[in-house]
Amino acid sequence: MARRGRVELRRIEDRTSRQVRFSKRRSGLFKKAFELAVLCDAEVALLVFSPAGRLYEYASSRCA
Amino acid sequence: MARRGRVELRRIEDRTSRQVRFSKRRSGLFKKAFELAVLCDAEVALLVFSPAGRLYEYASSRCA
DNA sequence: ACCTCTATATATAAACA
DNA sequence: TTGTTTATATATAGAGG
Repeated sequence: MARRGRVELRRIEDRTSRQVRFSKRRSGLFKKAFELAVLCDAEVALLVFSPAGRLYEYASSRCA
Repeated sequence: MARRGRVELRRIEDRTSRQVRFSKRRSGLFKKAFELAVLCDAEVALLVFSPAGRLYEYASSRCA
């Protein structure tokens, strides 16, 4: 089977694979953003638009 | 020695450790943001303020 | 502040349920 | 599509330079 875990750094051509990758990596990215804010007392804002145009966002809030 | 690689999800009390952690995790986060944009054809904006108030930013740009 | 090392933890690609 | 599995890749904590 194909080697797992590794990826070339370029646009994923297959639409379905790209959508699946997007969902998984988006989750990971938001988690990392949250951890950076909490662990390091930083303020973080993250905006992501999917290729389909859907918006996902996160903002740490010290003042809320 | 203490166990490596693991971390509790709360503010790091030691100032120096927190700054070191911040630098490392900030690098990782920006890399992940870039990869998401490239691999998945997404638009990503990321803003981070360090505890010292310094700004770090990234924005993918499909239209630039 | 910034590097290297490396053990360990975490993320994740592909397959499949 | 949404989740699980599992092999592999990547991130990173802590120590040291």
